[in-house]
Amino acid sequence: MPKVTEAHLEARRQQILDAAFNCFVRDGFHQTTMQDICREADLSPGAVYRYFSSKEEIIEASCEEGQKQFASIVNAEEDGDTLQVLDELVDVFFGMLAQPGADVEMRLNIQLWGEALRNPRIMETSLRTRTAMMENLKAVIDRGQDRGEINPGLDSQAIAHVLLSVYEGLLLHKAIGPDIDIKQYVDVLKAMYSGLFWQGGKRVTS
Amino acid sequence: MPKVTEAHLEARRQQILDAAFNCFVRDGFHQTTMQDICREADLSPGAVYRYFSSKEEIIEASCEEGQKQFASIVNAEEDGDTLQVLDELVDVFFGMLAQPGADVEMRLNIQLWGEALRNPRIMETSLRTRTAMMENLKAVIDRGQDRGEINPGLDSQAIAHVLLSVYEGLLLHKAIGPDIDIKQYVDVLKAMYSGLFWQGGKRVTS
Amino acid sequence: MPKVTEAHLEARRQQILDAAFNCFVRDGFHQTTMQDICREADLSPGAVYRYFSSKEEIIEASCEEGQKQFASIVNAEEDGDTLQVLDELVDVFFGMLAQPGADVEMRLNIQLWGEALRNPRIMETSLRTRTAMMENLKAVIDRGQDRGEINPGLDSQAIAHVLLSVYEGLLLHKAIGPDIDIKQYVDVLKAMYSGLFWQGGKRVTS
Amino acid sequence: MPKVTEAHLEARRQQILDAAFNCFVRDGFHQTTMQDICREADLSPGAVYRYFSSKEEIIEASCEEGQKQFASIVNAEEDGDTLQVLDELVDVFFGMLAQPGADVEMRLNIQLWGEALRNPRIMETSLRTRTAMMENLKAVIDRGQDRGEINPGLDSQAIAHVLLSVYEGLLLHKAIGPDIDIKQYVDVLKAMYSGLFWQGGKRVTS
DNA sequence: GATGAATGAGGATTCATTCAT
DNA sequence: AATGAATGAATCCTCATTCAT
Repeated sequence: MPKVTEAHLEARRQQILDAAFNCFVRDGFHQTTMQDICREADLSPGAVYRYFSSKEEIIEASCEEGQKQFASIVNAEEDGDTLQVLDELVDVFFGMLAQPGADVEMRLNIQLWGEALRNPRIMETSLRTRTAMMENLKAVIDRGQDRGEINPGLDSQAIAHVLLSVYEGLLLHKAIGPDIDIKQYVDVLKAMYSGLFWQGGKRVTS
Repeated sequence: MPKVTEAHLEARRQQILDAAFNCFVRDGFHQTTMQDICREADLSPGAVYRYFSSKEEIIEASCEEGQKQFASIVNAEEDGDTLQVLDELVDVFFGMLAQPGADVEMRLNIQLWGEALRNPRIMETSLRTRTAMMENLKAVIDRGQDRGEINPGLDSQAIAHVLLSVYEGLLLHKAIGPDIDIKQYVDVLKAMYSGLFWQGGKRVTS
Repeated sequence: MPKVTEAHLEARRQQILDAAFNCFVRDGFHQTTMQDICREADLSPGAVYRYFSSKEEIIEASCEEGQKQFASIVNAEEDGDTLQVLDELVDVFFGMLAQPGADVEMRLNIQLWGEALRNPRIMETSLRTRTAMMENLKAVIDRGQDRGEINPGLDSQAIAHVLLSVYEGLLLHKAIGPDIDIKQYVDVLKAMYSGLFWQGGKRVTS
Repeated sequence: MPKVTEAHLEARRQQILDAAFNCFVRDGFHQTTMQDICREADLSPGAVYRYFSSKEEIIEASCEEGQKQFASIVNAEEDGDTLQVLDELVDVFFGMLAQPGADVEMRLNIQLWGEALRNPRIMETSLRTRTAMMENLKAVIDRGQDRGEINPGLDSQAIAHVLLSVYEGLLLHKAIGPDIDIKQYVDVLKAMYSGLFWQGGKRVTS
């Protein structure tokens, strides 16, 4: 009874996803062949197709994986003023981009964007993740506006949008552009969103 | 005797590029077949191969085209204070995104990013365009800092980076995300970079 | 200690054959996969391969099964006149085709014919069955000729051939053609072989 | 302008069909690979797929071809008594089976039957051909009954059915069985359908 | 005896590219 | 210059069969 454990099955699945991830990051979704994935996973085609019913499915699963990290948005602390909360969020998120190994995730994300344009399923995943982040950010902004810290004349949703854009824009620049000093980038960003606060500008850049 | 004028050749080339552009926007670089392009261009494969020696070459040329518009950065006016200059730049650029037909360009750009990751030639084109924009922006910032308008403690290059990121981030959101009100987005952005100016915050949002 | 009884083994074998039969009838020999058979038999591939060493072998066994019924040719009674004997044979055989459930056997038979064309083993099985029937029929005819009932100028082997052809032709028509009224068909057939008898034609159709 | 002639295109199509026909007769529809067909046709896969969009389509076209000959049913002469007309029909049709080269058509037909069981398109083709023959035969029988030559107590449709069955049964026997003397077979058949006529039996076998 | 995960050769089909006309 | 038929390597996927457990 070689009834393989559930854990083993899951491990195999992950093994394939990891292999695929590597291939996708290196060659792109459509330059990667199933043989590439098999080779990287050290598995036969038949074995791979036991866990995924098509290459498309692997791409989708890989995209979902690639977005997991972003979904793990830190639940902002209740207390502390909004500027502090934002600073913490920014430090955490932009810090992630600076970590070694982050670039592969970034590369996958960039490809994912292109894929989302014509794969509704990936589009949906992408939207869901992005929406979740937006809502968290917006909640922080809304609180700041309620407390009278942030200019209430600005649309909180739009603020969240801009902040997320900056993040994804940097992600793109990091992956595609030349070396970037994230520290300085973050300093600028912080100075910028100070402009949203009533007494913005009085902060000294660290 | 040059049977066919130079202009004719160029026109044919453009005809192919236009067709390819449409296909790429619709289906992506690697989902598009040469047959698709031929059909769209109403030309035979043989004809297409007379003007481009490979599909790769068409992709590269299409990417170059797709970036042309961005390269046409407005040469900022010398006079006027820096805040004004930035506002104008922002209005022009973000206004472009709001124009009808802008979405196809956006879609191509997003795909282009993914392609740049593994095609050095496209990467180079992309970098060149981005660098040109960066330098123009940086020049504006530098002048603002020289004039004492902008906080000199912030790295001008980093500021340019953030501004460009916001732009590309929005481009992504427009193409991939739900409907966005660019007007509100721009308001926020303007409020934010006010934070970079010494008397930032005193501006009233329009 | 024979853990498993001979009967059990035979039962398993039959279980597989039954499953295969169903699959073959539904999808044809070559459209049916081993997995299909395993699923239908509710057995694992390993188990199936314990009883049959290849798919080919299952096909052959299934064909043999499918012909068993035909091999069970009624041993014609000695007494009674030949016309009576033939009528009985015809009633029995053509009656089988009218029974519910006969169509699956028919479908298998038709496929079997195609398979016989390139599988010598199946060809042999098929021939053996057909030959056995032919010989029984021929014996009846021969007796009829000896008794002076049937025109001796006709080749008894050829008569048997025609009768068998009619049977297999009807089998084909039943399976592939539109609904057929077997009763009327049999009436015609009986009227026809009356033509072989010296006083053929004087019989009234029932 | 290598605008190839229409005739050339049709010739290519036929070339592929001929090759496929040979393969199918030799190995069966599903044992034959596209590579087999390509090799036999001396064409590349790409070329073959220019004329047929799938293997399935080739099978269907081949089946249609295989039935063409049967569709060419002789239009029975108006005059002459019915027995004569039938005799002529029988001579023509059964004569076809005796011709050299007839066996490949027969082999294809037998496979076609199996295929029709699960391919509705082939089933339809097969039915149409068979129906056409049936109608022609039935018309002859009907006339015979109107003239009082044939026993009106028998269903003319059923008579046609039996005659067609005999034909297809013999076709099967020729292809699958041992050598058959068609001459003797036809003699028997003629003697048999004499039984349908009022004065059946008075004919002397030739 | 049984399981079912794994194998890997093989199959249908596609598509960038060529070249005779 | 242009055509489009032809090429054939490469791709995704299947499935008969094996074997460690």
